[in-house]
Amino acid sequence: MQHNQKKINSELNPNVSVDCVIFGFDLEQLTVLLIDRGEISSGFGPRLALPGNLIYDNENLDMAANRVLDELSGLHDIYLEQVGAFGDPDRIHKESDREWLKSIRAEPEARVITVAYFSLVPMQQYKPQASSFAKNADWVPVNEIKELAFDHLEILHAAKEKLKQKIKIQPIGFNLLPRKFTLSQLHRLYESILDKPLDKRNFRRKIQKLDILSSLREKQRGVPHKPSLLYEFNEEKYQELTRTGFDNFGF
Amino acid sequence: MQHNQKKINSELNPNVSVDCVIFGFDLEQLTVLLIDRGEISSGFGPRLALPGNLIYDNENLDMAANRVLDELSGLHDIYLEQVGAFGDPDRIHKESDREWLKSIRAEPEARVITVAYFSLVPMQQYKPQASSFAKNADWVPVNEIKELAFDHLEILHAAKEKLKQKIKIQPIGFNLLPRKFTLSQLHRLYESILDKPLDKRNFRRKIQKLDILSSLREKQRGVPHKPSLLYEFNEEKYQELTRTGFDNFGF
DNA sequence: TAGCTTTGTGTCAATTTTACACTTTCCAAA
DNA sequence: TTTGGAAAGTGTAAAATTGACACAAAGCTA
Repeated sequence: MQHNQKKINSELNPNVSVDCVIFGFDLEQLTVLLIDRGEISSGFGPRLALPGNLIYDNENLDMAANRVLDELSGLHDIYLEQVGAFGDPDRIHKESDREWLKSIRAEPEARVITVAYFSLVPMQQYKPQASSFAKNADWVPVNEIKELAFDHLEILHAAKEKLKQKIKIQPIGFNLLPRKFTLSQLHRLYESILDKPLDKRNFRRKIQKLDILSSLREKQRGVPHKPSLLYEFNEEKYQELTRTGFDNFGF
Repeated sequence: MQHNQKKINSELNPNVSVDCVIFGFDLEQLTVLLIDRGEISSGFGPRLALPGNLIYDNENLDMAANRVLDELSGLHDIYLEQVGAFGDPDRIHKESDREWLKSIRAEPEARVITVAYFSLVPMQQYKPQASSFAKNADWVPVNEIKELAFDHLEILHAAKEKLKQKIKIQPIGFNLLPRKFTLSQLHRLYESILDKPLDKRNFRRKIQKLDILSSLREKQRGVPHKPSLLYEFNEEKYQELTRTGFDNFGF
C-alpha cells in the first residue's frame, strides 16, 4: 500500500526539473527569493540558487512549479508563468554544483532539462517554510545578484526580461504589491522592473487612464511627509480590460 | 569504435523531445510545415503532426531544434526561437498517437516533456528532405488547421501567439519573405500574422519610418497590373535599431 | 483601346507623448 | 510653536503619432 501509493504519487523523473524565479518587491526594489545551500565543502562557488526540484511523473509542469513554490513559501494562488526550458548538457560545470547534486539527487549525473517559471508574490504575505531542498531562503535585490548556481543567472535574466515585456502589456505588477498601495509605490515598482526612470506625472496619468485603480478614502499614516492616498487594484475593471484586449503597439 | 561513436554522439533521452512550428508564407497566408504520418491502422485520428523528435543527451535544446529543422528541410541559419515546454502527463491520449509512438520509439510509454520552437523560413528556399520521422511534409495554411496529433494544436496556437507578440516588437517578419519583396507582400504578411486588416497607407507609412527597407530600382515583371517596386531588407539598419532598442509601449 | 487590377500617394482631426516646476501636507527637530 | 525636510500631488503646451479616407497611375489582357 505504502509502496503502491508511492508509485502512483511520486515517481521522480530524473531528467526534468522546474526552477522558480520568485519575484518580490520590498517597496524599494525588485527582489528574488533565493535559497542558500550553505557551506560547500569543496571550497568556493556560489551558495545561492533558485528554488527548484525534479518533477514527478504524474504532475504537469505548472503543478510542479506550484508545488515548489508552495513548499518554500506556503503560498497558493500565486501568479506563475513559464519562462522556458533550459538545458545545456554542460550546465553543471561548477564543482560545487556537482557536489551539491550528489547530496540531494538519486542520479546526480543525469542530464537534466529544467523548465523555468517566474512568479510574483506580495512579499508582505510571504512566510518562509522549511522545505526539502532549502535550508534557508532569502530575498535578494535583483541588481545585486552577480552569480548563482548552475545556469540560474541566465534563467534569472530571462525571467526578468519576460517580466519586463509582460508588464508593458498586462498590469501584472499589482501581484507584487500589498492590497493597499500608493501610486508612488507602483511608480517605483515599474521603474525597478523596467530599469529606467519614468516621469512621475506622465506615469500617473497613464496608469489612471487604464482605469483599474480604486482610490480609497484613506491616507498613509506616520510618514514624515505629505501622506499619500491609498489605492486598491480593481479586479473587475482589469478582467474587462483583458477581455477587450490591451496590447499597445501601433498595428 | 562504431559503438563508442554511437555512445558519444547519440544517446537519446527518452524523456525530452523538441517540436518545431515551422512557419512559412506563400505570399497569401501564413502556413505551417506539417508531417503526414500516413494511414493509422487503428482507424481515425489526426494524420498531421508537428515535426519533432527526442533529443540526444549531448546536444542542447537549440541544437536539437536545429537538427529537426535541418533533417526536414535541409535549411541552416534559420530564425528559431523557443516557445516553451509542454508536458501534461496525459498529453498522449489519442489511440492513434499511442500507436504511432510504438512504431517509432524505443520507450513509447515514457513520460515526455517537449520543448516547442518556432522558426521562420523563406518558403521559396525550402526543399523537402527525406527524414527519419516524416514520410511526407506539407505546407498547410494555419487557419485551416483544426486538429493535430498529441497536444500539437495547443503548441501551434502558443507559437502563433508568440509570433504575434514578437512581430510587434521586432521586424522578424522578413525571415518569411524572399530577398526581394513588395510592400504589399509585407503588408499581407503582417495582416495574416496579426489576423486583422491593416490600413494600407498607414501600414506603409509606419514601415517606411522604421527605415529598415532599401528600395531597389527594380519593378515586378509580368503582373497584370501596375507593377510594384521591389524592396530589400536592410540588415545594418536593423542591427542598429535592435541595439538602440525598439519596443513600443508607452512607458 | 477599353477595361481590369493592383500600386502608390497626402491630409486633416484626434489622440498621445514628452518635458517640465511649484504648492501642499505631514513629521520632527529646534 | 515655528521651521525645515521630504515626498505627494497637480496642468499645460508643443511635438509626434494615429486613424480615417479616395483617386490617379501603370501594366496587362481581351
